[in-house]
Amino acid sequence: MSRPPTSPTAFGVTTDLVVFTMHEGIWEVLLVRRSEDPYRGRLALPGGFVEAGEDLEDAAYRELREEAGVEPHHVVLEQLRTYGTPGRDERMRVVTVAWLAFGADLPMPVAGVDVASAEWVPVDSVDPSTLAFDHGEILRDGVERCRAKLEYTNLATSFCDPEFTVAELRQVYERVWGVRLDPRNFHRKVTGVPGFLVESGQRTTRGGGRPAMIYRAGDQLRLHPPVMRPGS
Amino acid sequence: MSRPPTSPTAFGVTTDLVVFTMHEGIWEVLLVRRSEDPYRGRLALPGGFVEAGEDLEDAAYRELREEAGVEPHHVVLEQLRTYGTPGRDERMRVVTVAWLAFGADLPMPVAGVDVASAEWVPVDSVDPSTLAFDHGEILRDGVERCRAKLEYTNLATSFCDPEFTVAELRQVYERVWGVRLDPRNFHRKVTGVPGFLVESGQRTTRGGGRPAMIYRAGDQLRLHPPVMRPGS
DNA sequence: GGAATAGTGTCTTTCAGACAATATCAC
DNA sequence: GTGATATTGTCTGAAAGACACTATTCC
Repeated sequence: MSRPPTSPTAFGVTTDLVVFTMHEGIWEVLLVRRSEDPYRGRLALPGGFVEAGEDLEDAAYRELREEAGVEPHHVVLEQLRTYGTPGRDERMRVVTVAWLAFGADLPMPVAGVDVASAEWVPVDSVDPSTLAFDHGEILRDGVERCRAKLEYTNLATSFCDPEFTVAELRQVYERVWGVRLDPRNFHRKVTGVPGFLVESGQRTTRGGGRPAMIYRAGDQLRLHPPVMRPGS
Repeated sequence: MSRPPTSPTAFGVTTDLVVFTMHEGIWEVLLVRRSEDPYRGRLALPGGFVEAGEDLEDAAYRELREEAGVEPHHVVLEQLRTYGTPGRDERMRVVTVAWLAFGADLPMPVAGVDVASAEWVPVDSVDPSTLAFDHGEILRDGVERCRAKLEYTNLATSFCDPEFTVAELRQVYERVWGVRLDPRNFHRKVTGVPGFLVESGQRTTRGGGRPAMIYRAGDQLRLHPPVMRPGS
């Protein structure tokens, strides 16, 4: 076995997670309060170092479990982007692979070793510029990716329980995009995409109003035609 | 300054490039023939180790210049994805940040230190499973990203010279998607998106047929409505 | 004129958006 | 019944796709 052709620099590699959920109709992101320097006391994204022999995706799932108490089958995980500007971590040269995770009404997180507290924070109430490291930039990218993918994928169903109504699905779009959508057009739209929603045959039993049909996510991952965000 | 809370593993970090161009109407990708083990003699994506103190994007531009002879202002660069499965490089634990680069009729590359030869290869003629490392997977992801971004961004103009005709732009779509598009509908479509194309006032002087208006790319980065790929 | 390519007009269908009307529950 | 929510229907305008037609060049 030959040596690498150049003498490579040693990097630390971390995983940072932008974990989104929908809790009581509020779009929330998981943030941790750092208990160690640097940025002690500041809010940050959950994450940590990738271990030797560990796949990047596995590291993301491990951090999800350790710092957020979230099991893999509760979320959809997707790579966001990699951030590695020199100096982004003053301790050493660190490259971080950021991931997006989406889940329905995820549980309250528990404190971890590096983390004084972990909490769900409404996305709209976060000031990205106050986050540790470059996590504000990562969060902004994650928010934009999330909003964009609602348009042309079934991502919104990841924010819903396995069985959901069209109104619950619509609320995901409304809260993430920060808009109001016409319930009648939205209903016709999403039920009209073949394979996107599957009728369960059940109906809601709930106070006030006609009971709604309960659906499950279908096998259609991409939405054609897409659900368009108002304003282009 | 405190120590990192855990003892991080040391990683090598590399940059790999999926460089696309359009040469004489053929959609091509830049590949290099490896002159060193592992995978000596196999085709691979150009790339190399990120240096100490070097930003990830700067490393991509440096590799572009060193291995492809491409200057930064000739291409549009965009991060694709990061690949870091253990064992993907037998020499050491290596995480690679893959980038997409797009340019119009890029120059013939020159051989580099690790590279016996570099060459433009028609994308359709590449068998991804024959590439070194996991570069086949990276190429497949790059191809799909490129095809998808034609729909809703001005990416296609990156494959054209600064001044181009609608027919040249249409050819980019046709070759990358592998389809035929109706010239008349395509013309009406792209000239109808405000800010996408800017008339230069010039016309082509060329044998056969009515001269075509010459356009420049406008400042509109996103296409609304998108140019749809035939077949959903 | 004929061949070739550029560009416009017209028709049909699909779909988004506005909103009226109907359905089915709790009370 | 009233109030609330779900679901369907109807209309209008925008735009995609098919394709006839006109425009301007070279030969």
